[in-house]
Amino acid sequence: MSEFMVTIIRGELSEQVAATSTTTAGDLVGDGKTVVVARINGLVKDLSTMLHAGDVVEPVLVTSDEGLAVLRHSTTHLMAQAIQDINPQARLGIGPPIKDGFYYDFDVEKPFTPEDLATVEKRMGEILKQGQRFQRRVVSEAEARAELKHEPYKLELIGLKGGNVDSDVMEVGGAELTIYDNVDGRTGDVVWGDLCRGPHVPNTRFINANAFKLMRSAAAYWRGSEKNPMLQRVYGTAWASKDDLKHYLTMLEEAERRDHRRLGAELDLFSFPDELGSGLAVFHPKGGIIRRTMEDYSRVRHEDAGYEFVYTPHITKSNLFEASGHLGFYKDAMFPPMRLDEERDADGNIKRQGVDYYLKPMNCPYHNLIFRSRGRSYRELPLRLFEFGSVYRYEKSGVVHGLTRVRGMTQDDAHIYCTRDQMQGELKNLLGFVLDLLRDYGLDDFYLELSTRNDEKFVGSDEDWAQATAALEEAALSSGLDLVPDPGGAAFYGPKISVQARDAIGRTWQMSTIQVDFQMPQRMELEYTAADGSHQRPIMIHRALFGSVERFFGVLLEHYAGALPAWLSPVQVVGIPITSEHVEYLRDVAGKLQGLRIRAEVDASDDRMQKKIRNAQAQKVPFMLIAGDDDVAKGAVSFRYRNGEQRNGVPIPEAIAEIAEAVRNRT
RNA sequence: GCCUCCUUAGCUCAGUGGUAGAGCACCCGCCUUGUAAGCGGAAGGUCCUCGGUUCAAUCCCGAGAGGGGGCUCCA
Repeated sequence: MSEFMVTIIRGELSEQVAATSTTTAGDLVGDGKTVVVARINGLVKDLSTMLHAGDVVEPVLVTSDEGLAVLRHSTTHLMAQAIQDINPQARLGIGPPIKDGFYYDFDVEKPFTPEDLATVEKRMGEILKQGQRFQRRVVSEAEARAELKHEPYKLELIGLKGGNVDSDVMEVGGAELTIYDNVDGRTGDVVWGDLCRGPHVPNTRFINANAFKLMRSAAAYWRGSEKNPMLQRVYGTAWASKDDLKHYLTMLEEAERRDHRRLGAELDLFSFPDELGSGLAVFHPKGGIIRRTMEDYSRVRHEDAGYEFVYTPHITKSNLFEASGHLGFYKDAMFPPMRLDEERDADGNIKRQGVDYYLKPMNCPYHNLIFRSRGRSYRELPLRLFEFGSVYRYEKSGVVHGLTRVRGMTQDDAHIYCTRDQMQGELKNLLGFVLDLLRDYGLDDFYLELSTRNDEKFVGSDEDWAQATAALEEAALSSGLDLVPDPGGAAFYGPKISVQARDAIGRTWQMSTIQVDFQMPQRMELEYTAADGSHQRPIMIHRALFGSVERFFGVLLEHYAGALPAWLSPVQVVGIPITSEHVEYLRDVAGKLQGLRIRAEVDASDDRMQKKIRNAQAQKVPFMLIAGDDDVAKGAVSFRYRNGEQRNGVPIPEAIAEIAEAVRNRT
């Protein structure tokens, strides 16, 4: 048997080793259950892959992103096998790994119940123990069709192969059609199989029985189209170790604990009364303080940055949105019209034509009316119009979600009208301004997304799109942040940058958007007089920083887990007397703080002092000022901070200065 | 919009084919306290709404509303 050399790469190191035609990747780089697949010449392959002269082989650890994806992919096979064991009638859809887990879609008579999932999990554990090998087998299309004649969805996927099938489809995304057989470790019998491009872990024992969990089931359209049948999707998660799973589940609990809908109720910030309808929030006094503080700060910053404030009504005749093009493109997402002034005769014939009024879904057309209310000079540009503008959108019932997806919201919306020459500089400044301001609210981990033209849904010339896209890209690159392309993600009228922020537990949220628009100025015939006396069309930049105030509010609440920085806290200081004798003393301190516009209260209730601390703690008040005889004697107060730390006997002027300083610094 | 689950006191949730309960919160007393729950009492419900089955429905069935989880969508 002839020997040849292959290269093994482990991190920075590489070495040459001898191999033969029967050497597998696993023989060279396998390492217990820590290595699940190998990267061979750049492609991830099964460990059972035979090597050839000159191959470059690299182990892929189960703890790496790629390794975890393979583990999850194999786990979803295990789940599908278990489900077909239990219910042979279940037909298979697709089953890919996803972020933190996996899913598999099934066509079944009845949706899965939580009890079903428990049964499936148990069966998975049994299969796992059998140590079934995942064995790759190349098949011809005819063979695949014959074997999978009972799996209509798989057959459909085979039909797609070679067409414009997305390479994400695990089943047929490879260069050839393959089936993975699950082979019983002892008997060698093939007990299950699935059309799949792989790769997989060598055998089911690589899946840690204590490190996977079926999470939930939900319906999903076959191949993501609402025209297709609904399948039942089972979501699961799988990790390299029990600890990793535990860590993930803890993170989920943490996310649940931070849920802004829960915090909104617990902290008495806002609610969604049924009487108003889905997706319409009311802000309670405490939520109102937070919101107003957010808005006030934004106002000041915008004023300093050269924005002018405008106000526009919440409804309009249809003309405006016909002119802007919204009724053409987005009518479905608008509330239906109110028809006014229509008169009919006894036979129901129209005597007098009515007028349709619409609720405002976007502010821009109104701002355009302000722009063109008189002649504009180039000397006025860039003209920056800002409004906290309330808009209403008829979001489909299934998508409404807390404050992050609502039907009535307030955008911190501005439109910047500028010349073509000014566009580049304006975008660059704007992005800097936006990031700066977001940081002031406590978000500091960003990346950018550049959404470019959807070739099937756009208006405007190629040149305009190219110029705007280039300008946005340059502004984005100059920020130094990561820039992720989002091809086809732009609105019909122009490309956009969106700022994505990572919150305290690593989730990302789309925040600000900056959008270039050549179209609307044209549709609404905006003009300015240039230096040479000619009439020119301005370029319009749409930008929202919070996106919507409601959404930003929700994100901040989750980011801080309700413990907002002092400047945003609805109650900044609670005075807690040791006995009722100390109430007046604390009222005096609170009065001094209130004189500095600090939101200070004294808890003079009949509760015991421990209970008052508990209450203030539950309300996440940043500063608790406690006073008893000892403090009174010294003209001092004792701090208890939100994190449980305390600092006793602080002289009153010093305590006031500390609190005032924290609020001023927005910490 | 589609699939699925849920809806009982202000909140969190028990419970039953014969019109209902707990804890917390609220209100009233007592207690006067040193860093996360003192004690007692009172009050509080159209068991989401509308239909149907039944001698009888909060409970079973159907429709609707609101909410959750997904899918699709997100100017």
